[in-house]
Amino acid sequence: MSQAKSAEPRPYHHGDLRNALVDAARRLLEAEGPSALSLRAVAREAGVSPAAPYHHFKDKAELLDAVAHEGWHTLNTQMAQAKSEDGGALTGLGIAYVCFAHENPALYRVMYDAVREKEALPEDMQDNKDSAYCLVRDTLIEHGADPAAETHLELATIAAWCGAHGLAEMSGFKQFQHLKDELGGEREFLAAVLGHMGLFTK
Amino acid sequence: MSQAKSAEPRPYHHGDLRNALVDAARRLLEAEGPSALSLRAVAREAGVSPAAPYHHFKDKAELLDAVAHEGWHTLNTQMAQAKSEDGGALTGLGIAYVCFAHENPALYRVMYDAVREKEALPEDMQDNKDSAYCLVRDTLIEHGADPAAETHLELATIAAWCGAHGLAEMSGFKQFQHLKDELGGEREFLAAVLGHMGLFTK
DNA sequence: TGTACATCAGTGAACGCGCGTTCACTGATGTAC
DNA sequence: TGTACATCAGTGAACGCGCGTTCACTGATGTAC
Repeated sequence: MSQAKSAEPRPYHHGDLRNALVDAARRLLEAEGPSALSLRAVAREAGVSPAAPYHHFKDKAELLDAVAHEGWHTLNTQMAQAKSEDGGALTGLGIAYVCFAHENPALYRVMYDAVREKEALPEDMQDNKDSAYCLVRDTLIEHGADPAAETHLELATIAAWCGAHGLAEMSGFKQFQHLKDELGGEREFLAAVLGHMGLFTK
Repeated sequence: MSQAKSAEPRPYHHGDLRNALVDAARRLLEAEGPSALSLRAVAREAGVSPAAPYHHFKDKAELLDAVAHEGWHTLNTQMAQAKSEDGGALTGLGIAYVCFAHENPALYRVMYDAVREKEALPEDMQDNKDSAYCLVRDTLIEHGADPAAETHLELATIAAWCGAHGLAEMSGFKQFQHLKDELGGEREFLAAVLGHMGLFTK
């Protein structure tokens, strides 16, 4: 959580402070939660004065945007990987989505806080071929959806996304523990809930 | 947003400050958003000194809990009403849920912030016969689910809740506007997305 | 019915805190000649 | 190759702010006799 300061005494010019700040923010986020993510704390974690970030970000919001952006990028990557490892079933993608949220709970919140504020999906979700959104849409097509029925396809993709997001936010609830026990594990529970959404059953 | 202070000059003892504080919090919340919801601001809005709330709540968290609690109660009420007005289709309940979230966005966030922190559904959701949760479960039974298959029933209820929550958080996104136009309105869009979740189709 | 007194529910001033941001500055780097 | 100078990317101190909470207090209320 705190920087190795005694080691190499870091030259006056950092070299890559922008990225170092985003990394520091992520470290802080997972160690202390979203409420600990102040500009000053990030600078502190990166071992730099509170004014230094202003040479790389207009203000705090711009730093948070950069953190969120990296989060979406990581999510895209992880889901693409899940797809390739898993034979490409939609349920596998849903589980990968939920797992990302569980492994990076604070980051996931920052990502959605940004999204909620803008009232929009992150930048290029619908255009970028490699985005999680397009991955889901493509998967629906592979499993039989008509690629020409654009409205239908978009609605289905949204439905899947909504279900996965809801599950990501709720699957950790205490009240559901007995179901995980009964079904034999976390993944089985997730698959079962997704299964009940219809959409996800192959 | 601010209190009528010049009118009746309020007696020294308020009489029902606890409720007045919760109301003030809700007013503030919808007027200024969740980030404006400080203990001091709530006291200010209620026309009372910053120390006064401490006679009614242990600390800020306890006040927020009370606000969230009222939110869940309102949600329960509104969904029960939707059920009685609507013939009781599951889709109608889903839409009512989303509408509540849209009409009270800041309150909805406070409700979920509390829930996330506790990692649990609100207090009596699963036990209280009149809760939204039980309403959804009962509706599933009415539409053919086997009341004896408890696990199945619970999974389906969770799935429905996840879908509705996801939709509540996302249906306002700019990117979906064209779908609302195309389908003829907000409600039609919501119904269509819910429909794609399988579960909700009657 | 009147009075003494305990309790309740307010006040307002103060505490220490961490925050986002700005400022004048300075050390390091890169470029033109 | 050396030097003058502009630019870049840091520093550290300071700003004003609103926050949650505590404190000694006081006005109002209710109860026992």
